Amino acid sequence: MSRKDRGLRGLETAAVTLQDVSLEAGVGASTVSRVVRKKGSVSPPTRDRVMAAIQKLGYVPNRLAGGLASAGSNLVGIVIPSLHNVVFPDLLQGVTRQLDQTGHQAVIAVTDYSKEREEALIASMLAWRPAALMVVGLDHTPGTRRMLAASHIRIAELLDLDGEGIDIVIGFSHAQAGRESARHLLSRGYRRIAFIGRDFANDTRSGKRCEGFRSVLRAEGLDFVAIEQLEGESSTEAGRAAAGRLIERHPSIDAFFCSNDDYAVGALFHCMAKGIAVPGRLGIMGCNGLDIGRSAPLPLTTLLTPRVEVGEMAARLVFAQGPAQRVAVGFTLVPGATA
Amino acid sequence: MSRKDRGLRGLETAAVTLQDVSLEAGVGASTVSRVVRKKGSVSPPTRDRVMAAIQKLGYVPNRLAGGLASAGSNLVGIVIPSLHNVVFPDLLQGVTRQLDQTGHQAVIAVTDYSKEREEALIASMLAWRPAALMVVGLDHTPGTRRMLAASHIRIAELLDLDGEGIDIVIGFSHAQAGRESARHLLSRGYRRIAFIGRDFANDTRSGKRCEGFRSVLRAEGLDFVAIEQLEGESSTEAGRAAAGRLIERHPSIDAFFCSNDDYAVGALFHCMAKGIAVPGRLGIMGCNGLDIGRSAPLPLTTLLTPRVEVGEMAARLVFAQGPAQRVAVGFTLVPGATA
DNA sequence: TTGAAAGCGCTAACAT
DNA sequence: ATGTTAGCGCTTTCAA
Repeated sequence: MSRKDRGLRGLETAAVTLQDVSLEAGVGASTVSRVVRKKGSVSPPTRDRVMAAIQKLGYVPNRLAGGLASAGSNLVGIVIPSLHNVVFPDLLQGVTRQLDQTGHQAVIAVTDYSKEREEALIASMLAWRPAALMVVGLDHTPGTRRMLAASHIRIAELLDLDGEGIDIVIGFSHAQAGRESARHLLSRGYRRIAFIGRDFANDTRSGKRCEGFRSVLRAEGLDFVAIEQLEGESSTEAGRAAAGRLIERHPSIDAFFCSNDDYAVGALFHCMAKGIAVPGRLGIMGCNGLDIGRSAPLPLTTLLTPRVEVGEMAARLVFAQGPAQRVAVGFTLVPGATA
Repeated sequence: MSRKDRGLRGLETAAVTLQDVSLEAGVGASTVSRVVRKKGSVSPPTRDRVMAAIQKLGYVPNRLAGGLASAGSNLVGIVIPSLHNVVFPDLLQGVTRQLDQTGHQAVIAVTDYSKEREEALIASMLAWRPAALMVVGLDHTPGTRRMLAASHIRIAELLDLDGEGIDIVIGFSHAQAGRESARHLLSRGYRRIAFIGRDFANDTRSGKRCEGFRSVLRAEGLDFVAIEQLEGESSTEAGRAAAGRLIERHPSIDAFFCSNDDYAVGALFHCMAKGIAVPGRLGIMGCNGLDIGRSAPLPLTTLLTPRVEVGEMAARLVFAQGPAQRVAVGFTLVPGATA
């Protein structure tokens, strides 16, 4: 028996340890460790014996022990608001694609747009001593900011630029996105515009786009005809319903500015079903250029945001040496056929 | 100095340990441990002193150490093929909602539909000694099956029922789903049907639905007019393009059976744009009832699958005592307006 | 190139 | 109710 407490019966199949492998291979523990981590020099014959023992025993290294001993893990935490908005899967794809290159592993947590849940999840991630942590946006509870600042690991805050960051910030200005959207709709002659978006309390970036848009309207002596804040996961169904409600309450509306493409496609579906002419009678503009918007019967006018690239860049920068920094990425207004 | 090697300068801010807290609070280490884990009894005054010390020092427990000492973590691994198909975010939502109740934390990994990547990811997860592991489907590499069987933790295989499982299996038969879809389309009078789905090599469940459908066709002396296997993330755009190609090559096609709603909506968009009458000239049927299908101008005929529920059930069953088991969940054919 | 030994920070008996 | 003492399985000097 290789471990004292393994008992007399071969039945007690406790996990195979590095110790077991070293005994089987007739080498020291550190040699096995070197082989497993491909670090330090090991003679080819020794390596072969160790590999054979690993195979034979079906050894799986215990990273809890490894991380503890080496004071760190290959984990990278990434905390996002939702998985039901393609923006975030896209972001994750960029992150993991890049992380794979460096042998890191992403650990994903979802806040459901709750700042309190975000704080709890980040505390929980930090307990795993990740190599770096990524979060979405710049707006956090004071407790979250304190934890992140005190964590002694690289922190990347993604997809926003309106506010103070803690360490690395990669994103664009949602206020500016809102302003450009406003200028586009105004230039197309729309004047009685309504906003459809997530509730600002939880989705602050939605609120920033709304405010940016509004500032341009006000400069023209205008304002939103209505602002509809939706709770729950964004969806075409919710957008469709909201569009219906708004048109009923404010028949004079001549355009919708939607805080994402799901809502915008929903609004478009409402108009198609009701026979409302788009973009003639009513203009629709989305944000975050989703696949669905591009292939809709009427391609959606929207704002294309580079979230895969933001993810990749984040995964690169958190492991680059260097001071805190802000990286501004661009976005593109894509004129479709709906506004 | 609480730790020998902390050095002379207060600058060396190594992470605060439980030891530090116990010294600060003037109690033993295990007392702090009890307070942190809310386990065992601690007198209110002592608890307060410890809490104060934790606050003051900004202590974050190290779970690497905790897990190592207690031989196990509160992590639950969950390995899914993709995040770009709403089915999987839905599944995750069910899982995490339930896991939250029990203080467990989901660790998500994405295979991009590659069985080899799945094997590598599972090996990597197992190294973290998760409390349980969930995977999608029943088709894995021999290496994966071996690892899972040898892991000594509960394994749940989700969203499939056609094949042998390792431990817990929760899902429905994709072959049956295909057969019911076929009977529906045939009952509506469609005879020249084409299949649009992901490539079977990677998405075996797509293949099973196709084969199930086909078996019914053959019983009627029919077969698919064409089978289009798409690679890459499923999307409306891909579905739209595929529909266009198929109609061009096989003008006699009178219906599409799509392996998911994204493709089906894409096909619908193609028809709307080209003025092809749906469901008169062409029928369209999807699978996996997405939001987008319900709110489309023409509600999609589709198969509704209970993936949130499967996720919840999985998170419950992996922590229930009991033998291996198979749970069959139902699915519902939702007749929309497209077939 | 290899091995021995000392922890990493915590939990889990076991005392008290 | 609280403290003491062994480890958990690995990595990492440091010798050999």
